[in-house]
Amino acid sequence: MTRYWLMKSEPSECAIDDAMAAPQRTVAWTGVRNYQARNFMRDAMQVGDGVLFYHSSCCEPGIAGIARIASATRSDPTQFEPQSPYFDAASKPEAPRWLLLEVQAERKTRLLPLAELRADAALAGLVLLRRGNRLSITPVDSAHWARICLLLQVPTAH
DNA sequence: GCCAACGTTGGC
DNA sequence: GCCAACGTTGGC
Repeated sequence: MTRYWLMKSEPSECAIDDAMAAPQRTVAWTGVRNYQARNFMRDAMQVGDGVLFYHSSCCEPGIAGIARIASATRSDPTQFEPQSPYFDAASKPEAPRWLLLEVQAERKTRLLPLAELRADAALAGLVLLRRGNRLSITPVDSAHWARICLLLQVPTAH
């Protein structure tokens, strides 16, 4: 079972600083609208799993912090909010299509840029780096997790 | 703004 | 179930 994940967040919506400033440093991970990512949350992600907090769609894409999964999944309320960009008219409250879980920030790190990840031979095979990858949640194996912790100079045991 | 790559939709 | 058209992601 995978124990480590990389989760993308647009810093304009929720940056690592926002997560660190939230109550209990915990944020609800709203807005996942991809079935594969949803299924990771529903079927594989467990409380306590390590998370690489990744900034995407911004001027400096890269890993910005370490977090952990802090809850099981529940219905994502934004799917039922017509004014939300994440509104899904086809989803019914009695059968919610989209889920969220809570993510607790552990620490902010230096920004580890995408280019540095790509340049590191030890990170070959990281799902994030696969050609054409767009998934907002990807698994990270323990060797890659350890390597990234080393690059960030943080303890592997988070 | 470009565009490659991928996901979703909908007609058949 | 196929697949063309369209929409989205996300780095550059």
